[in-house]
Amino acid sequence: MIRDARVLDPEFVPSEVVHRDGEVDALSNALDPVTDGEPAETTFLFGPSGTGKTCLARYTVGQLREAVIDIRTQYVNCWQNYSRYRVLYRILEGLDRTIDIHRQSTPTDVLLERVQAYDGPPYVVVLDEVDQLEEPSVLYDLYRTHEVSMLLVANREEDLFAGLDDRLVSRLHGSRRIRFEKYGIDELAAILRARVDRGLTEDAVRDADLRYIADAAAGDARIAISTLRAAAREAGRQGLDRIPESVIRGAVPEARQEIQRKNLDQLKPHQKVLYEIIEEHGTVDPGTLYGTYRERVSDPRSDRTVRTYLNKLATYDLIVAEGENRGRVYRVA
DNA sequence: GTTCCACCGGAAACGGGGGACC
DNA sequence: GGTCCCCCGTTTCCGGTGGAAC
Repeated sequence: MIRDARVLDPEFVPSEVVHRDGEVDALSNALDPVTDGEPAETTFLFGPSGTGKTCLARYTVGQLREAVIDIRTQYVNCWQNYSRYRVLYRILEGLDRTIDIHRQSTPTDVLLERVQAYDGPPYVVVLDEVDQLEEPSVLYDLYRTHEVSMLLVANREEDLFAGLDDRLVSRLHGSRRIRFEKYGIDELAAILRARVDRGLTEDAVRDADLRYIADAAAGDARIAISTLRAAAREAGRQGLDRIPESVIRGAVPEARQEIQRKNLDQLKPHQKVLYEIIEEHGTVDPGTLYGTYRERVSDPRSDRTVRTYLNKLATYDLIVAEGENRGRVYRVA
C-alpha cells in the first residue's frame, strides 16, 4: 500500500506547497534581491506549531537554489544548536569553512570573524526555532554580516522579542514579518490528500477519514501527518491494502504518544526522573518534587539545575508549570 | 504593616574534557 | 608530557516576588 514512505515524514518538503500561496509569495518577494546577487532583508516567520513555517522556508529556499546559480544556503535548528558557538559553527559548515576549527580550542570570536570575512555569493541562512537560542546575541552578530540573509522561524513574536536586548529589538524592528495561521480542517485534509496521492496506493484512504484526522490534529499539520503515517504503518502491518476507519481512529492517540515518546527519549536520566515523579504525583509542589528527586537519585543536581531541567521539560511540552512563587505546581502536560 | 520564607531565574564562577602548541 | 585555552554543564550567589504568619 505504501508507495513512497518519505512523503509521510513530517520533515518531508513537498514539491508543491498547499494552501500557503500568500506566504510563499511574501517570502519569495523578501528573497528576491538574492536573484540579483544582493542580500535579502531579515525576515521573520511567525506562527503556531505545525502551520508550515519550516516547510515553507525550506521549500522557498529550495526554489531559490533551483533558480539561482550563485547562492549558498544553510538550515540551522536552534533547538539543537542553541549556543552562539554552535550556530556560527553550523553557518561556517554551510560555507565549507570548518576544516581547521576544533570544538574545544577555537574561540567563538574566531568563528564570527570567519563568517564576517565571507564575501562570496549571497548566503541565505534559515534559523529555525530561533526562540530557543540561549545566546540571542548571535542574531546581532549575523545582522551586521552583510552577505548573510536571515530567515528567522519562531512560534510567538512576543516571546521571541521579550528575550532580546533593546539594541537587537530596535535593529530587528523594521524586519519583514510573515505570519502563519493554523490550518482549517479543509486545508489540512487537502494537505493529507496530497501526501496520500504521492505516498500511498490509489484509494488507500477515504476523504472522510482524512477529514477525521484533520479535525483531531486541531490545525497542526505535523500531528496530522504523523497520524496518517501511524495509520498507514498499522494497516501495512495487518497486510491491508486500504486503511480502515478503525485503524484511523486508533492512530490518533498513537501519533500523539509517538511524538511524546520522541521528546522523552531526548531527555537526560535526571530529567527523566523528574518527569516520572511529576507523572506519579499528577500535580506536585516544588518542595516535594525537589525532595523526592534528591531521595531517588544517588548524585542529585542542585535545585538551580533542577529548575533548568524543569524549564526544559516545559519547553518540550512534557510538563506544565502553573502558578507563581509559593503557588507554583508542576503537572504532566 | 512587617517579617519570614519558598520559589524563580539571572549572572558569574567553577571544573571537566579535550585539542593545540611547545 | 606539560601547559594553555576553550566550550559547556553545573554550582553558587543573590535579588525579586508574593503568599503566610504574626
